[in-house]
Amino acid sequence: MLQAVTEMMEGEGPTARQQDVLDAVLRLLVEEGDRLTMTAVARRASCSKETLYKWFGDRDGLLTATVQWQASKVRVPPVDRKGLDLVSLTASLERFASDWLRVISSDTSVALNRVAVVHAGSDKRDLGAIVLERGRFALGRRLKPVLEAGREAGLLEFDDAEEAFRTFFGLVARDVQIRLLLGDRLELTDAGIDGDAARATQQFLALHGAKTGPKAL
Amino acid sequence: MLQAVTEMMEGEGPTARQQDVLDAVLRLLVEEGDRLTMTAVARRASCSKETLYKWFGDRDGLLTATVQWQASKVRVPPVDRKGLDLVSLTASLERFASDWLRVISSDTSVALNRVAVVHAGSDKRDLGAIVLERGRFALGRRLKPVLEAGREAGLLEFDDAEEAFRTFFGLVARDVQIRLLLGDRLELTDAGIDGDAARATQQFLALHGAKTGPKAL
DNA sequence: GCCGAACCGTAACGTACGGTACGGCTCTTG
DNA sequence: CAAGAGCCGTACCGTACGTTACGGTTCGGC
Repeated sequence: MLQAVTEMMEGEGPTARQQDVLDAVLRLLVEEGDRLTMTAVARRASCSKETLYKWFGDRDGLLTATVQWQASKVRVPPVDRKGLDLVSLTASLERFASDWLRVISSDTSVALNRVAVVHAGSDKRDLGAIVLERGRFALGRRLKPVLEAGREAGLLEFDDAEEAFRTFFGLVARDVQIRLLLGDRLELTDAGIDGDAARATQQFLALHGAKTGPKAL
Repeated sequence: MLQAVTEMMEGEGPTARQQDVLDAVLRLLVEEGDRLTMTAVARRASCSKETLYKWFGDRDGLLTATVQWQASKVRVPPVDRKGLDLVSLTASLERFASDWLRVISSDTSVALNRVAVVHAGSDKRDLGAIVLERGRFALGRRLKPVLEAGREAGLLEFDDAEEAFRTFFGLVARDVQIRLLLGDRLELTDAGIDGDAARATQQFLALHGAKTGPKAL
């Protein structure tokens, strides 16, 4: 088992065939939640259970690989910090907000967060840590430079970028994630998401926007 | 089974002995997460499995009764809407915020939310619905009259009380709940909670406080 | 064409756990 | 004190599922 786990742990990502398997797990996870069985995975992915164990070690390894696989799929366009004005800053923030809302309201994200939450409840805290790291914290790492650039440009005012980010996070996510995780039917239309993103951004600017206008102009 | 479930469903709450059992479940839930077994419950509560099934029907019934029992324990002092001024409104909001932060960061709440989340992932959506109803939505029902009273008194400005509440909710909770659910060690001291409550309240007032001062004075 | 490696499909194993049955103890009621 | 109800402790049953084992098939390299 141990030597099997390492087969995927280090080195490059999964092979094409392995990616197919992980995508099957993802789909099954959305349908079945965390009660998916290894047998069901093998059947859905048209592979043998022996192969699953050989590749991923055990059930936890399979789930971990799946979470990482999904996380690796979200590509992030870096934000250019040049020529920042209020318009482009607003656009960036709205973009972040709507992207984030779309992510956390997707079936895949909800399913993945569910298994990560239940996993975090047991001794195995891995999945929760990964989801947190690739979700909430990755977002913070991406957004904070934008906020700091906004401060540099005299558009924003705040002491602590982390705290400012958490405020933005709260204004964007509000009760959406917990409601979805708890099974609330929450229909988010594209228009609704864009509207929420705009509202959250305006609220954030109302709280942290510079009162004095741009510093250097 | 069906007739057994009804033994607790309707009528008054659980007996003293049953409350002891449910408290044992609560403690076990905090320690073990959702992998607690009926045998473990019986042992911890010093009762027989036969009794568990007689009282609660099945495992789900036991968990449901536990969630409801915990929910019934949070008593809510109603807020008086008389003589509302900015000071008392601020105090009320801070009170709500710190209470809520204390609730969602408690071991019990985290454990309960975890089982509700995993339950919401399966066909049984009951637990998730209950937690949502007794948590997020109950808070909204309690807070909205306060917000509306604040608007009546000319202290707050907003169009939709539900939207205003969700903003407040986001400012208070931010990333706390999802981080705790995903297993992040997040030490919240009493002082920190009070500080967060005050900050969230000030931010909310900055967004929705009346610009023109109290209406009638 | 032959060999070994990789993999598929399936059968088999072991175990953990939900749920049930039962013997014995205690306590109430008449 | 007798009878019965309620409950504890434990043994038991059935099943679902993680994990392993194995025979058969495909495929790349010699």
